[in-house]
Order: sequence, then C-alpha cells, then structure tokens
Amino acid sequence: MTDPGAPALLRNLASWQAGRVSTLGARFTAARMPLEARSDFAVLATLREYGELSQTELGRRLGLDRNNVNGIVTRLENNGHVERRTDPADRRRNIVASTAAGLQHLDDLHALALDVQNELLVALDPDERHQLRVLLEKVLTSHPAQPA
Amino acid sequence: MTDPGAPALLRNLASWQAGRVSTLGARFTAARMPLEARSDFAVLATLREYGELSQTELGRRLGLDRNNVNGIVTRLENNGHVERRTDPADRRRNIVASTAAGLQHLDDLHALALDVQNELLVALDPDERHQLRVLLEKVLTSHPAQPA
DNA sequence: AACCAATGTTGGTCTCACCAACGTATCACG
DNA sequence: CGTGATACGTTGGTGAGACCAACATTGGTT
Repeated sequence: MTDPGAPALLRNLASWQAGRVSTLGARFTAARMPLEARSDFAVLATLREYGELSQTELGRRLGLDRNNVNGIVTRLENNGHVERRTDPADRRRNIVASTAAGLQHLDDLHALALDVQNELLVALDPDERHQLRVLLEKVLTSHPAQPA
Repeated sequence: MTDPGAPALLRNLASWQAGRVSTLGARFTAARMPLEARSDFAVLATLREYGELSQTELGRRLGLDRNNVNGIVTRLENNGHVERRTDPADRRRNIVASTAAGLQHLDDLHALALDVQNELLVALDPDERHQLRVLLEKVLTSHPAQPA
C-alpha cells in the first residue's frame, strides 16, 4: 500500500520483515550507544538472571556460538564488567561472573534498550505489543537455540 | 519458561526477538540455497512488481543503501538475471531490468522462500501467522525506509 | 557560467554467524 | 589403568550486510 514500499512478495515473508525490524532496532540502538553494547547487554542480563555460567552455557542460552561469546566476555572483562575464573570442579570451564560495575552497566543499558523499544514500536498500542511479543516468543521457543 | 532459555530482559525486547527470528530465517535459508540469494530475491521481486527501476530507487524501496545495491545488481547482471543500461532521460541513472531468466529465478527462489517460511513458523496456525504479518507490517510502515 | 544535488562506483570499517583447527581437560569403557 | 571420545576455550578466517567517506559524471538552479 505504501507507494515507495517493498513488494508484496517480501512483505509476506516473516523472515524478511523480522530482518528489517531487527535492522531498525540496531539503527536506533546505534543512535544511543555503541552497537557492541547489545551483546554486552545480552550477556550481563543472562548472568543476572541465571547467576554465574560458563561461556558455552552462555552461548547456549543466548543462541550465540562459543567463538563470539569468547570475544564478548573478553571485552566485558577488559571493561571490568565481568570476571573470569576457571571452574575448580571442571577446569575446562571458565566461570563468568558479573561484577558490581557490570550490574550497574546492565541497568544503564536496560534503560536505553527500553527507549529503543518504545521508538521501534511507536505504532503499536500496549495490546499489540503484547501480541507481537507472544507471537515472536512462540516462534522462538519452537526452535532449539542450537549454537553452542 | 524454557529452562535453557534467554533471560526475561531479552525475551521482552521485540528488537532482540526479531533479530533471533531473522537469524533463524537465514539459517533455514542457507540450508536450501546460497545465502546471497536472499538479496537477489528481494531485488528481482521489486523489479517484477514495480517494473524497471534505478539502483537508488531499488535501495529506497528495499531499505538497502546504494553501495550494497550496486553489488547485488552486479551479481545479478553477471548471472544474466538482470540487465543494466543507462537511462537516456537522465544519464546518471542505471536502469535495471529483469530478464526472462531473472523472472524464472525469482519463481524458483520464491518457492524456496515459502518453504523456509513454513519451517520458521511451524508453531503458528494460519490466524497467528496473519497477525504476526500484520503487526510487523505496522511496525515497518511507521518508520521511513531511510537508506538510499 | 558557477554552484549545488543526485547517481553510481570504489574502498574501507564493524557486527555477527559460521567453519576449521588446536591444546587442555574430563569422562567412559574396556 | 590406560586409551579414546568428548567438551571447552581460544585463535584465525570467511562471508553477508549495515554503514561512512570520497570521487567523477551528470543534471538542475540561479
């Protein structure tokens, strides 16, 4: 309907639509903070909700693969937001734990993320936002979060 | 709710959910065709629906920026799916037109895209799929597709 | 004629998903 | 107990895609 819009073939593909929404989210995010803060936020949020975890476990829960988790954790460690120590019970594992500064950083990022969220979903009323959240969640939980 | 799942903070962010769905779509796509076929599909679909367009116009309608459009069109041209000629009315513009082979290629890709769609949305019944499509569309049309 | 804007093009950065390989550590099993 | 399979972290590399910057050509304006 929108004259300068995408063709119907694309507008009917959820995969394409989701990609565009995701890109818009990234764009709005970048306007407020460095882009890499998104993965920082994901890892810190996971640690706060589940407690200390190994890197592989982090990846499993977030759907990131372990190569990338490594880089994110290293960055967080360098910034003092996270601590890494080897698990005494299984010395292959690195236990990743959030620091006080990390929790603070998480709160800051969370506030910005909610701003982005509001900007992204302006067109939806609270009911529609809830529906969207539920539908996307349904799609996600129906697929195993494979990478490890 | 899913024990080995993402934290609530992320599951409540539409931007994050959309990104994950998009990644899943890309993964399912890659299982059926080369990944780059996605942009080929987008461009060919746009040409079929709107007719011949300049590269900038293509980017405007798809939300791609003109640098990337250039690469995609070049690839399509090398594969014989598209023809490029300079607009006689405005010799700055390249008019991009689909070839017969391009239209055929579009049909092939469309069939594969629908397969991906079905795999991605298994968890949703037809009604829910429609709702999801409408909600995402609403989000997208509320934001100008800026890059040019 | 002089200036500004649009277009295509090239080249480069950054995030992120992925693949491959390696060393260390653990575990299961014969 | 030893041996082989497996898991984990780490490094290095590929490729798509969103960006930014710069340039030459062309068109429009004044």
